[in-house]
Amino acid sequence: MPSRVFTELDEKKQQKIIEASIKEFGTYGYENSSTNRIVKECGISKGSLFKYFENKEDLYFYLIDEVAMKMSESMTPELAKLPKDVIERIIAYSTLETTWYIENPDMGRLMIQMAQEKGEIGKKIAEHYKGSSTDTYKALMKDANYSNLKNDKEKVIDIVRWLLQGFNKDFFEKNTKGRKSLKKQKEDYIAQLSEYLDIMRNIL
Amino acid sequence: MPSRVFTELDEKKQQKIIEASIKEFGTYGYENSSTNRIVKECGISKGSLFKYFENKEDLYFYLIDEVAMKMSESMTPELAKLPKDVIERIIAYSTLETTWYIENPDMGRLMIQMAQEKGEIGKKIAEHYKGSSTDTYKALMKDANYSNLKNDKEKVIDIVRWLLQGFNKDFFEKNTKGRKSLKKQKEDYIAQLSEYLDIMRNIL
DNA sequence: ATAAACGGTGACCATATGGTCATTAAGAAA
DNA sequence: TTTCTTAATGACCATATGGTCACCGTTTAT
Repeated sequence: MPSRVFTELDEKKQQKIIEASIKEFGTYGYENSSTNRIVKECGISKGSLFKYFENKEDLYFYLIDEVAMKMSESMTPELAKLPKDVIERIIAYSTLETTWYIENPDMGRLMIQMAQEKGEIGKKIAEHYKGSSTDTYKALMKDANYSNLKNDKEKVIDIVRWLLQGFNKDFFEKNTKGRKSLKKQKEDYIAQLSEYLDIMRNIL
Repeated sequence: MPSRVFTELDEKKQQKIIEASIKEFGTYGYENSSTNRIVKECGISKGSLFKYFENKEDLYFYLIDEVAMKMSESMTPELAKLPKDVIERIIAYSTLETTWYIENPDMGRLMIQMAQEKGEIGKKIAEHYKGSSTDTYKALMKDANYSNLKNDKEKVIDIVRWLLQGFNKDFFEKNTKGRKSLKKQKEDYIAQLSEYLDIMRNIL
């Protein structure tokens, strides 16, 4: 365990460390991120960082837990308002998630990077999230209404999932350069996505 | 330039080096691949490797060019047989590509890893492929017939593209463990994919 | 005033990286 | 056999990594 408790530090300091770390991991991914760069960026010593956190991995999981919590805090109140129909529910949930990424770019990048991690850390992330994020999603989908589906349930859901994944990927790639306001970005996202969704809704 | 010409080496030796390098880059990606591990694996000295290739990057691009060429060699004869209808053409081309990956797992992994490279090397790859792979694809799509499309051309194409991407990703994730024969894998791939495609074809 | 406890530090460690180059070994030419 | 040419080698380089720990200034207790 860490020899010093991170959460008892001065809040400004905590924030500086968290911010710098999120940017580092969000930019370079887990393996290529450097603890040296992190301490340089947030102005603390190497020794301190490793008194607050056991090791790089410990810091990483603290961060993603922190981000997941903040995300959950802002999304939970919205969950009740989601439509019941499976497809619409998945779409609305994904939109909620993505607009949160747009509004919180640094944390969003971290989450996107996280989802793409491979190798040892990728397995550990999957393991770590077995009992939290996935459960939220499963709970959400249990309340869904599947009756409107003509075709094979899972397959249509897969197709919509892939549509959302692909659209998001392309959208973020196009959107990295442009320096539009957050509101404009969100509007663009919803407008462009719904054009695709309108086409998809014709199958159902 | 390299001080010794790689292609003039004993062919067995060339093959050993290429094989080891493809496995390394395909497993770890560009940044996390190690030239030390490569030379250890293929049994040559560090000095030799860097006489055959200017640097790590030079080796990497030699490999992907080599793989792209082999792929092109085996796919080109099939291109003429592709259906004319845009959607069916994209599907058939993608299937061709993916079944080649299944038949050539190591090279396939390299290509998949390559497509996911980010950062500096990601940009260089994009730059490198501006004039080759993309051109093949564009040439292919110019001969396509777009008349059967009811909805907005590009959007439907995007949806199909994303379907293929998503299906491939999920398929390869599920398929990494199982040790089925290549023929069985190909059959499975085509069978499972066509179930999704049948659903999609209903929109058109 | 003195001692003890605490917290932060950065030089330092072992290890690994991509890359170099003087040395060696082998073959060809004399 | 002796010289010259060539190719392969691995010790070595500068740099970077994640991680440690003896040290020291500051605060608190005595």
